[in-house]
Order: sequence, then C-alpha cells, then structure tokens
Amino acid sequence: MNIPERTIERISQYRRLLCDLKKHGRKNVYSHDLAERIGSTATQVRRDLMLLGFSGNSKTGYEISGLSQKISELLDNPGGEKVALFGVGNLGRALMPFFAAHHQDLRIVASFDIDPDKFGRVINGCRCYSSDEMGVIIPRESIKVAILAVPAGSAQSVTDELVNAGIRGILNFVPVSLQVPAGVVVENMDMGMALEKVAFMARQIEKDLNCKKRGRDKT
Amino acid sequence: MNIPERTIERISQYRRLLCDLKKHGRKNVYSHDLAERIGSTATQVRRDLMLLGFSGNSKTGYEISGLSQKISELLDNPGGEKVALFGVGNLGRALMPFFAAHHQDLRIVASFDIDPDKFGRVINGCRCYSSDEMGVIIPRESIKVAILAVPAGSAQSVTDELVNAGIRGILNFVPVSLQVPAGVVVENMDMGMALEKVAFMARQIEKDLNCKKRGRDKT
DNA sequence: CTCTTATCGTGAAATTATTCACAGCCTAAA
DNA sequence: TTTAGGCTGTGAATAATTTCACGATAAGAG
Repeated sequence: MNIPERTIERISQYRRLLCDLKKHGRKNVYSHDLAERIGSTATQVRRDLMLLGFSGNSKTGYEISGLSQKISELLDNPGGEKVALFGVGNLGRALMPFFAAHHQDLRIVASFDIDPDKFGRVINGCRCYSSDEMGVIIPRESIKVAILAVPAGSAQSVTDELVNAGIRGILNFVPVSLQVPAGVVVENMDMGMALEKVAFMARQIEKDLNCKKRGRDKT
Repeated sequence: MNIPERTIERISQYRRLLCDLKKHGRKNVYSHDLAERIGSTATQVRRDLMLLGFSGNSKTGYEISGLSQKISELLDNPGGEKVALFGVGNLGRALMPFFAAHHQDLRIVASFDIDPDKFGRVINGCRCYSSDEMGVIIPRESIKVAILAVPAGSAQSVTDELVNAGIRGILNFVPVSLQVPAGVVVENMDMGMALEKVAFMARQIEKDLNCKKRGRDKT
C-alpha cells in the first residue's frame, strides 16, 4: 500500500477541511464538496480516499469523523511528533506560534540558535539552546524532524550536524538546496520561488486573456 | 511556447544557483553540475533549458551570465514587480526582510493590517495602511501581486476585497483554501501540510529501511 | 414496484512529466 | 589525421498522475 506524495499532500488538506466542517456541525460530506473546497475534482477526491482505504456510501457520502480518524492513523505518529527549530530569528519566532496554533500533533519542543543572548531563554513556550548542544539534546529527546530557518550561509553546515544528530526529516525555509544523505527527507518551503512563480503566472494569465480577447475581436 | 509549471519552479531555482556560482567567479556550468546541486538529473536540466530556449555547447556547458539573463527575461517583470503584504503580524513582519534581502525584482511596497496602532507606521521600510484603503492604493500603485498572512478567519474576505482591488496573484500563507474567480492565481505556502508531509515521509523511509533490512536478514 | 436521481468505486484512457538513448559536436591527445 | 571522451539537444519510451466513463448502490417519487 504505497500512497503517492501528491495524494499525501491532498489528504493533509482534506483533514484540515474536515475539521472545519466538523466544527460547523457537519457529519457527512460528498466528494464533490471536498473537491470544490480544495480546488480539485470529485474523481480525484474519491481516488485519494480509495488509496487511503476509506469508503463512503452513495447516499450520504463520507462520514467526517471516521474519515478524519483514518487520515490521522495514516499521517500522525502515535504519541505525537517532536520537532526542533533551528534558527530563532524573525522567521523562526513567527513559526512557533503558527504551528502551536494549528498542529497539536506536531510539537516544537526545542529551538536552537547561535546567539548566546538567546540561550536558556524560553521563547514562545520553547527553550532555546545553543547549536552546540544539538548533538546531545536531539538524540536524548529522540527528535526526528527539524525546521530549518537559519541564515543561508550556515544552512548546509547546520544540516550536516543535524543529520549527524539523528534528524530524518527537514522542513527547509532557507533558499538553498540542501545536500543530504539517502534516508533523510528534505521539504523545501521556497518562499522566493513561490513568489516569483505567482508573479509570473499572474502576468501569464493576463497575457493569455488579452490574446484570447484580441483573437475574438478579429473573428 | 508554453512552459510547464514544474519547469518554471526549477528555472527559478537554477537562477538562484547561477547567482551563487557567479559570485564565486564561475563563468560556465554543466547540466550535471546544476542537476546535482538542486537534486535533479542532467537530462531534466537540459530539457528545461531547451524549453527556455537557451543553448549551451558541448565543451563549456552553459554560459552563466547569459543563462541568468535569459531566465530573468522570462521570469521578471520589466521594471520590477510591486507586491503588497496583507497582515503585518509575526509572520508578515518576518517576510518583509526576507524578500527584501533575496529579491530585488519583487518589492513589497505597501502593507495592510486592521490594527489601528500600525496605520501610518513604517515597518521594515514599508508603510502600513488600513485594510480599508486597499481599494484606493492597490489600483493607484497598480499592484498585481499580494502576500496573504492574515488570521485564518479573515483570509477569504480579505481575498475577496483584494481581488476586487485588482490583485491577480496571491501567495497564500494562511492554512485555508481560498476561493478565487478565474483569472486570479493562488499559490499556497502550506507550512502545516509541509511539516506533516515531511514527518510522514521521514517515518515512511525509516519503515522502508527496516523492512529491507529485515528482508535481507531473512535471505 | 419501477423509475429517476445522486452518489461511490474503479478499470481504462488520456495527459503530463521524466528518463532513456543516441546522434552530433567540439577538443585534446595520439 | 584519426580517435577517444565528455557534453549538448532531442525523439522516443517510460512512468506518474489525472480524468473519463460506467457499473453498482441506495433512496425518494410516482
């Protein structure tokens, strides 16, 4: 049972949506309803849920709480997942309350920085350690997942230490392509790339519309 | 000449890499070199550059400054692209210096919030306005691209106003699926999804390795 | 009871993205 | 001059992903 990466992404989105719906008192949901809300198609939703191994029925669609639970069984670590944050700068400090608010399953339990002023301080409910201590603390707490938000210049060297310390998954906010050995996963949150892309695509669409319009005018 | 979205993303990454290489005094680069650095394949790089319409040669590979320029011609708006930031909270304030440092072509020229304490203040070199003013300022400055970093509850309503005001591309940091009319592009920076995914994949890989190991042991 | 309607589940087709395979080119060495 | 080696450009093959198309199911209307 191997679920493609794209499907994993959508499943995470489905769960968020399902939580919202649950809060609004909804008990059931149709594939086309989910699809519309995440900008996909009903077929796609049904196929994803098929891969997940969850069945609905033709009259009421999918049962929300059962589906949420099934998704949690797939995505969540039993007992929660500890996360370490590297780089307690502007971005790092902004991320802490964000994840605290939206994800109780993913807990940032330690942060690391090279600024001695921060050592020992508790920032956003999370103790900040010296980067030198990661080799001790990460194995001790058996932390497997890290968020990287350090300056570009030190991203690779921190990554190397981090992998040594036992980290297996990195959410990378630094606009640098990290080199990691096999067995370690990197997910890039490339904000610069995303902004360039969205600007490009907005221009592109505008251009296409103009072309079509002009095309119509001529005809 | 229609370039697929995936290729656009990689092209943006190539450019960043090329700038680094240029700073290090490199003049030329081979496809396999670029590929290694972004974790792709030489063939993929060559095909991307082919779509871009840039040629190298068999002895020296690709000429870095020429290629950078070609990429800029594709991705950049002549005269730069003005960007507006919505939501000057922790995240919003962290994003301003980030983009200022990494992207001179994409300039955040205005920010908006609903907190009256912030109106009129200049934060990170950027004036903060009341959200009520977006209908005036966005058309006046002909801003087409927006970064959305508001609380989840107001994301959709701000989006609606924003589209009304003439925004055509939105980089969305809010964990909510935005509904927009045709002709408007949304790019989701779904940090929660990304963290869930990286945690899942890290566990997955570990599991796979164990399976393989056990498989070997038995054989 | 039968018909209509709305939905799910899924094999198969279509589409999109990536990789293979190799011709062609250039340079340096023999 | 010839040969070998390393690289680019790209048609064709392959793989991944999405969409189509349709049978199955259930429930309400007539």
